[in-house]
Amino acid sequence: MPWRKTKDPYAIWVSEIMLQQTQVDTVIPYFNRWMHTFPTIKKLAQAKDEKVLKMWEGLGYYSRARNLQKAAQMVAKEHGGKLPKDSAQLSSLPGIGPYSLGAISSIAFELPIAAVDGNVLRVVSRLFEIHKNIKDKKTVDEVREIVTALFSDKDRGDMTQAWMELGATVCLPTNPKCLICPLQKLCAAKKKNLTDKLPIVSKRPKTKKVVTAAIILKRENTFLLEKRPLGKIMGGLWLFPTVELPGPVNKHKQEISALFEKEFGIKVKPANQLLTLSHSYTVHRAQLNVFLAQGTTPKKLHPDLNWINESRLKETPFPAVHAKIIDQILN
DNA sequence: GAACCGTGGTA
DNA sequence: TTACCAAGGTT
Repeated sequence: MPWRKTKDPYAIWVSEIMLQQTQVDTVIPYFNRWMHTFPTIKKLAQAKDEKVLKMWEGLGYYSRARNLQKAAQMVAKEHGGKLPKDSAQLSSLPGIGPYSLGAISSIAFELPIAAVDGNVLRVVSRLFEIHKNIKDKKTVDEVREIVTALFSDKDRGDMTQAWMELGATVCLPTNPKCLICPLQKLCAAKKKNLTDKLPIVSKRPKTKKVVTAAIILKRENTFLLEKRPLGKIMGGLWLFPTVELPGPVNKHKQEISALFEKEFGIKVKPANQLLTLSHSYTVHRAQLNVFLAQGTTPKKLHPDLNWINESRLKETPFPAVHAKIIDQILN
């Protein structure tokens, strides 16, 4: 992992934010490109927000990118561009919660502050046989105290990474590799054959199914795109104008035109279906259907809509699915 | 406490 | 296809 080859607190910070709910293999190319594009906190602070989002394109949870830049601007202004070691100051930065505070503090500054992520929760709940819901904030606090108490006088960063790596490579959610686990003889769950029962995780709510339709409207060398308002879903990113359907696209095909007129004031006739994609994200399971539009330009353009020249698409940030559509159009 | 916020991989 | 998971944070 490239962020292990540096002691630059900024690089470690970036890696920890990217790694939130995101796997290592996914993060590596993004991290390398990011550090090349924004090598310092000051560069990130001064960058255009659209370029920041473009570098994050496809990683998901885009508020992480927006918060990272906002925090960089705060650090540039209030701390001379140097990430503060003080816990209260670190925690006050947007995007740095309890986990990231511990990870940055221990790995970048060698401070004995624990980083409790999903891996650590799993390892510790098995090791000490904690029969409590690990999604519960009180349980997380309890685990954090345990891990904090186990810090040695040195190598705090290595210890943090060891806890997480043990969970990621050995103490797996299903079929843990207890036979090669260095804590095998100490593990309460292993001793009592409870590794299948621990940790206890509450079920999360069922994912909703959301069906949307997007329209590709092209005029000469420009595409009609919707810029998502900041603060709303996909804030700051650009999409093909998209509407939500009340149900499966096959049953609601006729309503699409009216929905686009109502939402954006554009009259379009979704004629032949160009392509259909589907993608999923945490709460929704969205099925995106993209249509080739025949239609007229609206007289008065919706405030979120803009005609974007083809040549600018490579600088325009899209969510992953729309980025793939752009890819198909350009190639 | 619960809902929300993306994406890709896997069983 | 569905469900769940992965180095979480904010509202």
